[in-house]
Amino acid sequence: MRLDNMLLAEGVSGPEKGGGSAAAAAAAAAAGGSPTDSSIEHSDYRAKLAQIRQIYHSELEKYEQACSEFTNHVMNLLREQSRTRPISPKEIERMVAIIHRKFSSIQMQLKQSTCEAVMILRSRFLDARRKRRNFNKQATEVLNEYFYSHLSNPYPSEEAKEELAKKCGITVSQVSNWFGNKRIRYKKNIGKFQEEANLYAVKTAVDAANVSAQASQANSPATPNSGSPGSYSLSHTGDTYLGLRSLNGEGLNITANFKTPSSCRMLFSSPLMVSQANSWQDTTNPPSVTSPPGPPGSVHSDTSN
DNA sequence: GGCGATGATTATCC
DNA sequence: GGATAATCATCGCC
Repeated sequence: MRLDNMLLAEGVSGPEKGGGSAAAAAAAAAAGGSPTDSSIEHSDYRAKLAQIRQIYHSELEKYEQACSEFTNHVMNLLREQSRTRPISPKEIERMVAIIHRKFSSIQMQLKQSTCEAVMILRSRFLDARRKRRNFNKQATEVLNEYFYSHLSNPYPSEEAKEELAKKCGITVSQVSNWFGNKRIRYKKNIGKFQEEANLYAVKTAVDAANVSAQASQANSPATPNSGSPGSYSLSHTGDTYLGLRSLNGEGLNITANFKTPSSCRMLFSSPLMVSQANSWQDTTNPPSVTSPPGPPGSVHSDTSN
């Protein structure tokens, strides 16, 4: 019964309605691929399913034919035998039932192997979900910029995700995946991401500095130090902006000093980034940003010297 | 071909 | 339901 239901659901048995196109469509939707890709896979899936369906029906027909032929044959034999010995209708019925049982068990095997074939086809089709393309450089940059400028809380809201998805030309769930992966990988190996973090921090800081310069030219004394982030766009309201403020507060000239990754490392070996990383959800030990293996509080002992 | 990077999936937790 | 962690599978560089 379950086999019957499954074959029906997959569009193998029952009336033909596009050969399980609903299942294929669902799988294609889950795949999240481009419309062209999914339609190619979709038609491929349908073609193979149609093939299975055809084989199933032709085999089923053969079995049914064989069953009725064999039943007739046995009936004839019984009729012939009835000349020599009395055969009750009940005995005939019993024989027919036995034959039908045998054939239905064969049919069951057919259904089972058809189901297996469909499952294999389906799993192969669904495996296409794992096919992936790397995001383009611009998309990765946008995501990284957001991530590093919100390092203290890299959990974009739904709206932010939608915005990022739009900017990057990817789906919201891809954005979620990306942030999920990024958070984990960053947390696992902060040392490795340090340089990248600094680069993006610098990038954002420089952008912010430019914006601020423009703003101060246009408006007068409204600098970031004034404590009024209102003039910054969303992408500059994050932690890097705070970093810029603190750096400015110490009288550092950002644009002059951020020339090489190592100098970036020096400048950002500040409590700022540690606090950023530490303030994530307390599920794991907070990572020490600038000197990963070091004890807590040793973050200033950068290392390269 | 090996290997690291990376996007996607799955199990599990809260 | 969203986040994490582990894992898978593919990409892309060498």
